[in-house]
Amino acid sequence: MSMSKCEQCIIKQFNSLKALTRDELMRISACKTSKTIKKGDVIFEEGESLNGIFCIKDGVCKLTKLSANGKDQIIKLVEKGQILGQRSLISDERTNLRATAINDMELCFIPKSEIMNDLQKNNNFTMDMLKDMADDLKEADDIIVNMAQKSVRQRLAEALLDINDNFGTNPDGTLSVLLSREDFASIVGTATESAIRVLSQFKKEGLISTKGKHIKIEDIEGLKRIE
Amino acid sequence: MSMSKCEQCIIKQFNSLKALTRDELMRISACKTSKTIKKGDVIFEEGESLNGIFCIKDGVCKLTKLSANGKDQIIKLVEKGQILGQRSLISDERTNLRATAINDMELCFIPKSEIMNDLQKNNNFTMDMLKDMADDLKEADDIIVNMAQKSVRQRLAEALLDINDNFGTNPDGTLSVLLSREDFASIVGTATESAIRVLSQFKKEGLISTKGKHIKIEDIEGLKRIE
DNA sequence: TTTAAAATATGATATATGTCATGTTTTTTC
DNA sequence: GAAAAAACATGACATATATCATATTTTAAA
Repeated sequence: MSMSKCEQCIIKQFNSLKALTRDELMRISACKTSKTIKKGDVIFEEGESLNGIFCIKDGVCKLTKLSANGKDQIIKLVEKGQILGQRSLISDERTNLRATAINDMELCFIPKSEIMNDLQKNNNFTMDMLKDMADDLKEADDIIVNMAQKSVRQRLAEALLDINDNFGTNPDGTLSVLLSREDFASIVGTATESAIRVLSQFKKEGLISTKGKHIKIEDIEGLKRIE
Repeated sequence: MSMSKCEQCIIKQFNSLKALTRDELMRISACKTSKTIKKGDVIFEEGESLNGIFCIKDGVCKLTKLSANGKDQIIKLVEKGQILGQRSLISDERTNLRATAINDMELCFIPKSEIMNDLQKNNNFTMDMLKDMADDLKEADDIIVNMAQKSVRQRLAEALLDINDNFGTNPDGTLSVLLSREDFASIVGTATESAIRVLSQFKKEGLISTKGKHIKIEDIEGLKRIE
């Protein structure tokens, strides 16, 4: 149980919770629980019945879905400031995705009853949630088109650029989100060996450099030019 | 301009508009406009700025997105009872998809100001919209996984089953939504020739039969078994 | 009806990607 | 720091799908 208060938490600025009143935040603060998740740990399983939502205080996780052939597909990377589990809460369904920590994380868990109550009473909060969901849907549409129409090479180049844009880099210029080659394969929807091959190719072409699994983008324009 | 009244329209049962009060529906009825759209006509273009939403009174349309390589990707088929354009209205953005009539359609156009006003004031309406959006998002997640992990053959079999389930059949057993081979290719994200080849193969295997472009599913279980 | 245009069909071939095998490097564990 | 495990890398080959060419059939237009 954390001592920190939601109404003072900077994180809330970045998600729908910002639409809540001071009173509502204080009520949430009183019933929330904090938890630490280690890299690789599962936050919730696909098909699990969630009793609330998670607000990510620190760290990054991946949302994956198991396909019929047994491979995990990464649908989205979610980072500090964003919330998890809202879709299943709103639809009152079991989760359709699994959430797994990419690095060590700090989460706050807010019980369903509290969120549903706020959604019922605070229309600004509902509208904010709706806007976020609309954004997610638009993003999903883009992913569908990319999956359907672009080559693995193009998708991987875009994935690198996306991660660079959305999560930034370490002081040494390497991508701050550290993903395995298997993760990259799972983002672009290809075999791990294919992802490895394409990354090796990018390296040969001077578009990226690698030290171990750390990747540094060396030529942003070059990656953008891959069509 | 149509004489029919929203508050008496059966269509509203099937979408978020059912959450509106009688008063709200009467106000909408007073400012809505009806229009007829011919098969093949574009309802709105990708990147267009919409001034309201469309409620589909009759007919089916496709939502497509143009990919970098110049091919259209069908993201979703939308039918009688559903609404169009809500995503861009809520995000206050230009549309990210084009809507094209698959057959002759009847639409009601409801101005933005009216919808935004109702969203502001009627929380049930907002919640309903949110639930619909959450459902759409879940569906999109499934499509992403299918695109990434399944073969053209599997995706096409699923597309046929989906259309059968969601839109039903004519008295003679053929699928009631009449799509060109190019449309099928655009749904599963493949070349038109590939879609044609797979459909021919299904025909040889006795899974479907065709008369012209009319397709009849002959063996539902067989199609489901394609893995 | 005749003609033109569009859609469907199919073959031949090229290409991208998947799969399996195997070796090397990196990371983890004791 | 050594041993074990995991991740990465790359070759060889199989397979799915795209592309191009060219019929054939269906639909639309004159």
